[in-house]
Amino acid sequence: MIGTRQKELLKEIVEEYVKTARPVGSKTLCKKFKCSSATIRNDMATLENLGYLEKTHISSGRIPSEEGYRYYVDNLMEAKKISGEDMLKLQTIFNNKELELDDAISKSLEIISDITNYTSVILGKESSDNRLQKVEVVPIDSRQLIAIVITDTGHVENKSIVLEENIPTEEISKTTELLNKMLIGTPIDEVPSKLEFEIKPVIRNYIENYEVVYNAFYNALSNFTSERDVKFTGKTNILKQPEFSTVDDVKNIISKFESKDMVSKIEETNDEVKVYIGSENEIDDNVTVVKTKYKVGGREGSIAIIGPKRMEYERVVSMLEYIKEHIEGGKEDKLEKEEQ
Amino acid sequence: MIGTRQKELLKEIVEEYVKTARPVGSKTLCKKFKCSSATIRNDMATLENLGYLEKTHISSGRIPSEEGYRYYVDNLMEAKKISGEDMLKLQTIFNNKELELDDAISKSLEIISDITNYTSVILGKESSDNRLQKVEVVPIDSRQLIAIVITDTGHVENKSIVLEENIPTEEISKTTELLNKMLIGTPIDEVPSKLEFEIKPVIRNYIENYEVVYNAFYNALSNFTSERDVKFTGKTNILKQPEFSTVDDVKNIISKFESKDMVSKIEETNDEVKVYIGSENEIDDNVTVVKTKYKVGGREGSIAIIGPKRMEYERVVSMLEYIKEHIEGGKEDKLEKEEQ
DNA sequence: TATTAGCACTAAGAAAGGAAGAGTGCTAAA
DNA sequence: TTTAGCACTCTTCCTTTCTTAGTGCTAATA
Repeated sequence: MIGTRQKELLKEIVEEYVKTARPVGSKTLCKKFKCSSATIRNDMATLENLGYLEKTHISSGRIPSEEGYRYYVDNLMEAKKISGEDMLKLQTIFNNKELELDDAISKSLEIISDITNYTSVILGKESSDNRLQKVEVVPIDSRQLIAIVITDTGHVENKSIVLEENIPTEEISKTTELLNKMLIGTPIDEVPSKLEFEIKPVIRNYIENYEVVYNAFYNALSNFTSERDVKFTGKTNILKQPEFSTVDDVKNIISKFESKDMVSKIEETNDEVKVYIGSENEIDDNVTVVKTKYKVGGREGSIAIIGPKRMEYERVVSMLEYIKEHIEGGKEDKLEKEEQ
Repeated sequence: MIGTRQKELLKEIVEEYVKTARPVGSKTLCKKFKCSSATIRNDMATLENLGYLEKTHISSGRIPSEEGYRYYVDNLMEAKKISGEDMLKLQTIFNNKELELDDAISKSLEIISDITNYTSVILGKESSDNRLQKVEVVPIDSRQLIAIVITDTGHVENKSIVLEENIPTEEISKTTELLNKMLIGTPIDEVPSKLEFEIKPVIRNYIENYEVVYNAFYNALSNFTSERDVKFTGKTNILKQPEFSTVDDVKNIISKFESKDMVSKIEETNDEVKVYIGSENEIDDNVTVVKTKYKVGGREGSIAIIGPKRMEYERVVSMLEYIKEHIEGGKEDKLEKEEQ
């Protein structure tokens, strides 16, 4: 079992290492713990046996292992303890009620990236329970149409429709009218099934060449909402961290950032602020990812901060918690006010 | 003046250095020129005096200077000489008449990036002479509208409009109707002035609270087309080049790529394929940028290939020329066919 | 029993030296 | 104009040495 002083010691070592990026030696901690280096060394050895500390070589100081960081995050750090200075910076954003939600989120992540030198990512999309407000179809030429879909939160998306054969304009406008009649108010993720099971049977009776028309519209409307906004802030910040000191490290992490499945690895399903240290995340063993999900006012998505494992956990977690609370809480206040 | 053998020599040195990335020594070129290393050395010294060659240190072989590359590009390389293999790869794309223009361009740049290991960028936008086809306005709530603008080439853009005070629905739809009547067929870059000088005076007579409405619409419609598509292919490719062998080099070039004004530095105003070597380009002294402008079928923009100064100039220039010719020529053929 | 002093030991990192190799410039001869 | 020859220069790689910051272990101490 881990003793009280040992816990304190682990906490101190993590924080010291986070600050300096150098292995922590026993002497450094003497004053703090008012005991000799030998005592510290004994405790360090215990913590190493428990798997919380590592050495870079046989006679080096200690650095936290992945388990060490994990223990720190779970048991030692004081989350929710956002510093006054950090809070102040974020407050200026959330006090500005003019700001749109998306802008507020990106501005606050810009601040985090700026003051921490980590990389942050916002992954956003339309909430899947937003409802379809209007379908508009504009002809471009005899075979090409543009379908525009608008949701009740004001999100607009458009798709080009290519018809396999010429269809009279009236057929198109009849279909559009029908779609509007039957689809308005439908949550967008239910649109495909409603098309298939409710609209298709009806269209069949109204429209001459219904298969061509139906297929074209189905393709356009069912792939809606597949696109996601992704915004990186400070993509190169993480390169400033001393852990990326060799060319290969840098190339490696950059190519991970650029890779196609990066986006899917940012998504967070959990509702709290979660910390994924090293091998716990799918991006790279050398980084820590702090993520959370948000959902408010027709928008939902994930926010992630990516930094070295040697990360200022307390700071990042507490700032992310603060942001999450304020975008979800704060913006609901705002919506209520507007409704009055 | 530069003699014939010296030209040959410079050409050979550029090409050898491009291939190997190591300074070229006099011995290497003996067989090729059927003379002794001393002769080569004399000529090299001349070329160095003329500013076309450099040494990395006093007893090293020679590498081309920026002027050397420039001379090579202007006088020595055989452009238009695309290799059969490269041509074949590009042909498969341009023969595929199914492909949309944008896709054809990005596919061909993917190929270039793949086979050369350089980075390519496409900067595209709607042509400024495209014409407005339709304006649609959808209300979201009492104060918020979505304006959707469609051009004759099927490009759609939308902007949210926030009204400063409540405006009756009829006023909005009257305005929309008016806009459609007066703006259809207007080239999009003429929309702002037409709003100001033709629409504003008319609106004044029809609409109660015309200033609020006019301002809201003006903001929405005049900032249209400001957004540009940017697509990088192989952003990390250039890191594979041996010139980026130190961490600082890599970090430096990456941060240039990420910087905000990168996009503006890609734009090419010249109609030919142009080569910007080292300090000639604004991105970074250590890279060469090969750029060209294209304009076809409602789209226009620039294409750029970014690689080390030690670039396969002949290959890149000839491939880019081939692509430019084919997207502009080829797609016009296609358009004509479709019109028949 | 927990702490401490002392000491032998280890690895990293920086500095210095040396040898090999690739290439040059210059001189003088062909 | 070309070439052979030679002294010279730098880079690169390898080895050695020294310093330093740290360790583990043992034995003494509170």
